[in-house]
Amino acid sequence: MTDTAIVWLRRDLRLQANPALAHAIAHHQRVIPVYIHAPEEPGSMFTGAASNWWLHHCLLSLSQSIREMGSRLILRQGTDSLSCLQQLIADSKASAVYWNRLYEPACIARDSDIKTQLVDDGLEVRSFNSALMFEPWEMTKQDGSPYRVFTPFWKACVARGLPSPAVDDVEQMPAVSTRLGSAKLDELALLPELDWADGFADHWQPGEAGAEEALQRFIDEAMAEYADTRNLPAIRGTSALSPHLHFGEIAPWQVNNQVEAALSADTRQGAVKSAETFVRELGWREFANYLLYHFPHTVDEPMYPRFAKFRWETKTAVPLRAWQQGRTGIPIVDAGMRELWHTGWMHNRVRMIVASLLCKNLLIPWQEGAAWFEDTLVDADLASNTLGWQWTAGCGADAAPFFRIFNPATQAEKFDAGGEYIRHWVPELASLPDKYIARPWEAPASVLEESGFNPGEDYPLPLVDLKQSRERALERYKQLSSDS
DNA sequence: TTTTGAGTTGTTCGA
DNA sequence: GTCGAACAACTCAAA
Repeated sequence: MTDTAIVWLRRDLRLQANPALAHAIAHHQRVIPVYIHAPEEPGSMFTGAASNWWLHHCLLSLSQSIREMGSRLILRQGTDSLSCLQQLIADSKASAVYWNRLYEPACIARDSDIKTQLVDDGLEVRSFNSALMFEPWEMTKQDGSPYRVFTPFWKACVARGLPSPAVDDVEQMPAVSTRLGSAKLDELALLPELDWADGFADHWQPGEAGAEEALQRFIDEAMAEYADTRNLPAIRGTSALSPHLHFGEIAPWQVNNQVEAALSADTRQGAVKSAETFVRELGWREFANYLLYHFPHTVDEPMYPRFAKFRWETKTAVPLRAWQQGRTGIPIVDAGMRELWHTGWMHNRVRMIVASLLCKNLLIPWQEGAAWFEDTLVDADLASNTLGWQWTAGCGADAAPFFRIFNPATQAEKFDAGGEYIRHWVPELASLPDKYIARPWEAPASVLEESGFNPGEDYPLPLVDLKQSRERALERYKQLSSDS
């Protein structure tokens, strides 16, 4: 037996407030932080192209921080995490393996297998909570079954009290032997082959320091007005913490703690309500993980089985492609899809609008939209993505009633009144006056001429008629209830 | 056990 | 232009 512990890092890519890491440092002389690249393995962190870009830069940042602490991040790659861990255990003579828990079905299955095997091998294995304020199994209804409605779930969480766990900060890490082998980050080939993601760096700073900066910016500049501005996509009214939270660069309780601390010194009008609204969004993140844990089938099937019979369109290749490329001819939708392509992110309000168009106006299965988001979002998160898409499609927990079909033109006029967001992402529309920028198909000839805009040439004609497709969707949903 | 009221994010129509 | 009602049906938590 030696006194060496391995800390298997996954979506907890931070040094501060990291329970597994803090435990290892507190109880062992030698600590080996490792990231394992097993792209073929179910539950792997090698997923969408945008996420992989983020992961690359996050690992880069983390390995620099670990170096500053006097240690070294070990990278290993292989077909599966277990064999990589076993090899590392053999190489390092480690006696303990620690990690922070994940809650996706594939990760739970993998991790529990690994735990069983390593315990059999005679190692001490412990997992910790680094990602959630409430473990999914902690919160149940009075009858012991899981919540399926957000508000009572969140009320129960708040009643219990949002946690503020004390986790030791890392001041210094013991050195890792230079003989211990590590892959080079570039060998993991996380960056896309095309230079498509190059622009991401203008928008994002992956890593622990970037997460802290994003939170500070939000608290200083946006939080007090959050309740009013969070729906305006032209404004940086949201925190944009989602990718940082996804990769565990910051813990949700750290976010909550800092918001509360800032609030106690904040006398601005509406600050309390805004902070509450914001923290409630952290609650939605908890709820998404909670639902995925209790209802793992929701990853690709509707939460409620009666929706399995819903009659989606089958010939979807052409409209799906137009949607993905931001060429639907519906300005706010195209703006959102282009923002996604260029930055790896989309404003939440716009996510709802583009999703509603796909599921309801185009009648394309929500799974198609979820897959595209998984591939293109830097904050792609199976739990949040699943909840969001099922909510939009009307087949999930606390779902939108089926008659609630967004009108993308009305939404744009309401939340992008000056057309600033549309003009930024769809510059070919920029010359149109505000009145028609969200619905160029209604612009009279005189306006078209004056602005020099040629519908169908400069910009696609709308892919669907909003009114007709709305009625068609309502009809389909009606069929669903009359059939059963 | 039964009842009651509520449920993230809307749209349209007609007065 | 503003406002309220209608748009379905169902689940679910709690009284």
